[in-house]
Amino acid sequence: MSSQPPRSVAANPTAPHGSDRELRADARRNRERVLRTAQQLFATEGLGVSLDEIARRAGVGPGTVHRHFPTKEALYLAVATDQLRHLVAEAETLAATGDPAALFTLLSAMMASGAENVAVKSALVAAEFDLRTAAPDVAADLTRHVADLLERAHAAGAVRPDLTVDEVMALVAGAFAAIRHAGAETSRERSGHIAQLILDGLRPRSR
Amino acid sequence: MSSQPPRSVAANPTAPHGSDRELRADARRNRERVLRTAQQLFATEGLGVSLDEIARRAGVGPGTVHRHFPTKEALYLAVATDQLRHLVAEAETLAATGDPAALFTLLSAMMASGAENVAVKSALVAAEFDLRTAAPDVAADLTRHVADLLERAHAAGAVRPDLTVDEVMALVAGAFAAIRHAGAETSRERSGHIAQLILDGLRPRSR
Amino acid sequence: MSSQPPRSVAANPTAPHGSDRELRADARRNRERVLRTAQQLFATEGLGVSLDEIARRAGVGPGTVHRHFPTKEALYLAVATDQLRHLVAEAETLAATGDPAALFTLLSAMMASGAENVAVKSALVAAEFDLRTAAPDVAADLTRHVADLLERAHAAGAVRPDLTVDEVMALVAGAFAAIRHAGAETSRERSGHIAQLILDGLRPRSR
Amino acid sequence: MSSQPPRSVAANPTAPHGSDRELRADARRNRERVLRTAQQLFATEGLGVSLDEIARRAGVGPGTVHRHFPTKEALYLAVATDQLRHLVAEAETLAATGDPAALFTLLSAMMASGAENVAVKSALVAAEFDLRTAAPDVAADLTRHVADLLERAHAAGAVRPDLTVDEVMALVAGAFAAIRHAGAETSRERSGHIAQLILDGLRPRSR
DNA sequence: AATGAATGAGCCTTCATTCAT
DNA sequence: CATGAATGAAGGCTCATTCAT
Repeated sequence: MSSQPPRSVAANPTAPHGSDRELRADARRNRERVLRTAQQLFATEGLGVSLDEIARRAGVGPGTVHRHFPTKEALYLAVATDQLRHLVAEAETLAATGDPAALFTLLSAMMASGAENVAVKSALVAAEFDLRTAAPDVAADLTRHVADLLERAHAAGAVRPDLTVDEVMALVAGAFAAIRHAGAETSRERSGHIAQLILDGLRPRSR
Repeated sequence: MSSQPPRSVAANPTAPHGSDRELRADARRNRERVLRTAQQLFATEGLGVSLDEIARRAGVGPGTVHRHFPTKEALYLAVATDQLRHLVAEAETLAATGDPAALFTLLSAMMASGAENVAVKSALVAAEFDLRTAAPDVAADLTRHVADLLERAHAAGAVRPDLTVDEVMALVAGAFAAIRHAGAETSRERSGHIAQLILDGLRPRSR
Repeated sequence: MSSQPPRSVAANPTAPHGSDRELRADARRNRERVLRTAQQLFATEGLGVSLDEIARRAGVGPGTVHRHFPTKEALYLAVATDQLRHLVAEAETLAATGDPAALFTLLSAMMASGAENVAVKSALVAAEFDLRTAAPDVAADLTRHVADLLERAHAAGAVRPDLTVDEVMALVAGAFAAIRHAGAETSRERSGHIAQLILDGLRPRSR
Repeated sequence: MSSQPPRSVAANPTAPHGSDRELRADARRNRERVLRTAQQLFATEGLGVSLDEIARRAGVGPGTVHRHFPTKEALYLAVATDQLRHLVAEAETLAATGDPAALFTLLSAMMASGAENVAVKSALVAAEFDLRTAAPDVAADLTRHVADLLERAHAAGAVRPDLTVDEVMALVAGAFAAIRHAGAETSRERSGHIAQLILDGLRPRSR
């Protein structure tokens, strides 16, 4: 109703004067801060962390968390979809290249991102729960892109003929778990190796 | 091996004096009942189930649960190690055969058991947390057996030369996650296929 | 409709300088709007409604509510006294008529207004709490007027000789409760009957 | 339902040995304590009191309150129905006398009890909310008894011919409010007078 | 040894109030 | 002066754990 952006009296709201742009950006900043903190804590401590803890670590009051994410699930969801969106973006870029091996590139990226960026890890681990039902659009987007790439790879004979999208997605989840299991302290190199082992399983049984 | 003197294989576990009274016996029975119930509930509902719920479903009072498992973590641990012990036993059997492909047989069994027996699933998912630190003996037992089999497989050229025990263990965890991700309703066949994909990645790159 | 276009009715209500700017006028309007909204919500939802809800429904920000009514109790008080003032006005009018039955007319009006105007209902129900201590002047005004009318009625023998002002006031409150108890959906006619029953109790025991 | 007195294995549960009866009566005692405390606090402070406060004043932990009354509403309901039951009992007794004026006796008793026993006051004030929908049986019981007495009074010409049960009930609620409005400190005598005023309104308009 | 009532810390959430813009 | 974000103190409720019976 009266919720329109202020658009107060005078000029453009995005650049009031030359230097400071602290408009209502403080809200945005807090939201971001909470999101990031939650990402980290979910990743390192599991979904069990209390919202109060998140608030404390983010340097805001519990109420602020609530304003932005009215429910714990909402926060968790926001974290997860945020992560997924990055992957979707990457998938889109790769799809544009037309490379038949793009599937592997994407999967590598996904696994690697999962290995390095703990947040993605947690996001997808959590995803087992209900991401597909809770944020169907984003999840479906990702699946669709992977499906495209898989089809292309199939056409080029770059993957085993028996290999479905669902399996690919499942294996990505598996890769996360495997990498995670290997230990948080695992070097990038070792993580890469594990990913490689899984990816190799997707290749056509040579001869 | 583990904690209590379980009064293992040999003699009769339940006959203190001639006419076996229900004295220690029902205690044992209760413990077993709680353990089994916990296994199921952990598997189907996650680690979030309350001890009261477990007690209720097991048909005992909350206090009884506590007598046997003084802490929730203790219960969870008992469930997990119980599962692991089965795998260790299987590993021992397989090791005795001397088959170079025994590694694959074991891994298949592990993954399959994870796929079918929800309890194992949860046990090992949970294992990501701290099983290796909490019950180092059993976990180490299993790892050692796998290491043996891996070595033998290496010697026979049945696996990629670059493949460490830790990676194998990680991949098992990954397989669980992948199978789980594919959905609880997934058919045994599909689960098997996913496991196959992962196992294939362990084979030597042909030629 | 909503927020901005103040530019009140016709002339200048406060006219500081010649050309009346939109300065005090919209503040007045906002205050009024909040007051009215609060009246309604208190009546329909009870005193439990949150200030944010009131603000939202009034089309203003929470801060605005606070500027006008620094405390929730202040708002509630404002609502209540506002209602009372109407009754006081009516009492004054009636007092001027000199009619010995004016007391009954006033009481009927009070009860009827309570029955129809949910806002008054809530105001006086709430009044049980602390209106007499919180806004003593207005409450005292009303009481004084009622006392006058009562005295006149006594003189004319129109009411039981034993009947004090406090009792009359209490019975009005009782009538509200009774009518309310009978149900919000109660017809005006039935409400009137209940009021009648109570008023009849005030008449002298006929012979 | 399962609310029968324990009636455990052996003998009478109320007097195990001569003196102390501390059986599992501690639960019963706690329940009672909470109920009584809630009654008092609801009456004096309103329904707004926090469960923690009630627990504290009852000398138990918050969890204990919850065990007995899983919800705040459940507690409030228990308090209210408890009060109503007393009135129902009294109504039954009076109905047995066959006195045509029994209606007045009962109403007097109800109003008086409301005046003295703050708990009843609060119970019936609260009753405006949803007692009739929340505990329909008890409320209906009371209404039925009142209806019986009213019918009898009608037959005897002891009340105005136009007077329905609903009105009677509404007026009782009104009487509570009136008495309460007159002030908590009001003497029994004055309370009685107010009740009398209302009751007199129910009598047939003489001639 | 089992029971189940009691405990109490902690969780998620709400909301009156304050404050930067 | 209005706005709406932030605050932070409760509130109701849960549950692992302890303790009297």
